[in-house]
Amino acid sequence: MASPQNKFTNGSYINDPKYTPEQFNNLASCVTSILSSVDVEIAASYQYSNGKNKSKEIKAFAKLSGNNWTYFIKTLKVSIGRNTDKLDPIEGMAAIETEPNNVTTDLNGSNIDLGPAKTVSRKHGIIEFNSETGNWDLIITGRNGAKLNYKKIKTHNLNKRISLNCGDVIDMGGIQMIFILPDTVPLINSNCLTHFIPKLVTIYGLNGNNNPLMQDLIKDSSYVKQQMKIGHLENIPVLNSILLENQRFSPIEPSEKVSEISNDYDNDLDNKADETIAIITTPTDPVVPLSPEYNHNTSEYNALKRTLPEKTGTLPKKFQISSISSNKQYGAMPTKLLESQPIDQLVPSHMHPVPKSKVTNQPDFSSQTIIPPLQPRSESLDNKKEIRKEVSPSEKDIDKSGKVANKPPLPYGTLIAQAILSTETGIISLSDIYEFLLKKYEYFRNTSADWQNSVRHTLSLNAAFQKIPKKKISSKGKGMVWCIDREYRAEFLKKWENGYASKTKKNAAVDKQLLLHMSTHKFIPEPYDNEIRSHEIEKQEMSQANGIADDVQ
DNA sequence: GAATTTATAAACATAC
DNA sequence: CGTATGTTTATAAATT
Repeated sequence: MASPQNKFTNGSYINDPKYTPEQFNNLASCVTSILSSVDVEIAASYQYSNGKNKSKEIKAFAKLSGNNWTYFIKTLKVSIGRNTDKLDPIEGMAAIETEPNNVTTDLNGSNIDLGPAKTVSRKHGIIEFNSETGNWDLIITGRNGAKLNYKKIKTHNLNKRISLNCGDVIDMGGIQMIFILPDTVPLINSNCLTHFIPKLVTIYGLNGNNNPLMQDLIKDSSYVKQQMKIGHLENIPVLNSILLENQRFSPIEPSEKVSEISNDYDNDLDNKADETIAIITTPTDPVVPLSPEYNHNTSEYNALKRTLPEKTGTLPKKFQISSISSNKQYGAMPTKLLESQPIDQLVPSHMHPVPKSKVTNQPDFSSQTIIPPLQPRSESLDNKKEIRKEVSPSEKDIDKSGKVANKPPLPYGTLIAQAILSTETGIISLSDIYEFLLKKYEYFRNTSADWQNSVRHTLSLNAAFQKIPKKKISSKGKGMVWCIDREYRAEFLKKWENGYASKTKKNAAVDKQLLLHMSTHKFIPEPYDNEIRSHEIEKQEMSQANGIADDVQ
């Protein structure tokens, strides 16, 4: 995934390459620690308490963090609300306690219980992956409404999909949660920053947890400017202790409207997140506000620093970039995401995942592989304002209500894999691939057949695809038929088992579709029966034994 | 900034 | 011959 900083097109801070992804992540972590909640302990904060997150690395599509809890999204749909089945909060908690943290999985997606907060509806909202857009959407269903980045969601938008961006802050009944995608630089909405700056200053000090980005945000904030003007800055340390105690229940209201902290964000980033698979590192240390003393590299602070898995060395650089351990310079916030990988977005019908964790022996879900949704390749660029890099011609014809469908922002390898995996057998003919694509994507219907040349080209070039004679299969017609290469499949599964499938760099196009398929189906069809196997052998021996007059059914 | 992937175009090759 | 399938080679653009 590209370095995030290049993808932000808005706002002076996010545009400034001098800020690193770690700094943005650290900011998000700090923000997470100051999110407000309600004055009763909610189930989620018990169930998904940061203190329970023992594993160092967790793979998930995304995560939703509250003040002191973190829910790893491992299903394509998560409902959020108050679980009234557990009338007795204590009892409910007890029941949940026996489950490994965050491993909730059921066919319909999991649920985040914000009860017993009465301000939360039973079915307050849903966070669901949108296969059409490749983004995660928030759908508010509760009558009590909700806020997104401190802005109340208008009633006419209730029950509608609202695209979420990494770093968005959701508020349901006074419980704030931040949505984070792996391998995506989180951007805190400017409107939110206005509210958070005072608290951040209070908790992390004027030096912003030693994070240059936060320091600048603080320095430029109208809040600090105003405080300085009235000579209140020196009181900040004092306010600290007071606010530290209350911050959880009473968010500080920004003294005024904000400033130029950053401009509209609406546009933000998106592109930033390419597809991703995520491996989210769990905070070994709870995402709890650190006291001011921890702002510096004190020994205690250092002790809190999480250690990266030993595999770090082999992890792709992205991993290192976003890992916390790399933040030696500033504070120690927890939580961070590591690595990520692409996954694909459109997965047709089977969007009902159940990522049963792949498992891993770790009792407490440390590593399970999941798949992350993908984000449109460069399509998202279109709505970004200054997208300087002219979109490639192929994406030019963006429809935008114009009716002209866009070219799906997915590589051909992914599209073909989709076609293959759309079958029961994992075997498909070229013509059926065409058919699949024509049916699924309007774009292909409205354009010349040049894309078919590309499909064929990809098939013969990409090692992930294997051609086998139809005859070997009980398929009518002549010619060949395509499937996922047996060896490729085996290697992919091996990676999956080891939790590295999501880290694949080569042939990410096919892998992301396989990953998605695994998460939703738990297996990849294996069309290699003895006959086919024998065919492969024949192929090898074929050299001398003249062609095997295949077909001719 | 280099290496790798992808996308496109197109010439060829083969089977039917 | 013509069409559908595949393979290859080139080249440019996008991504990692």
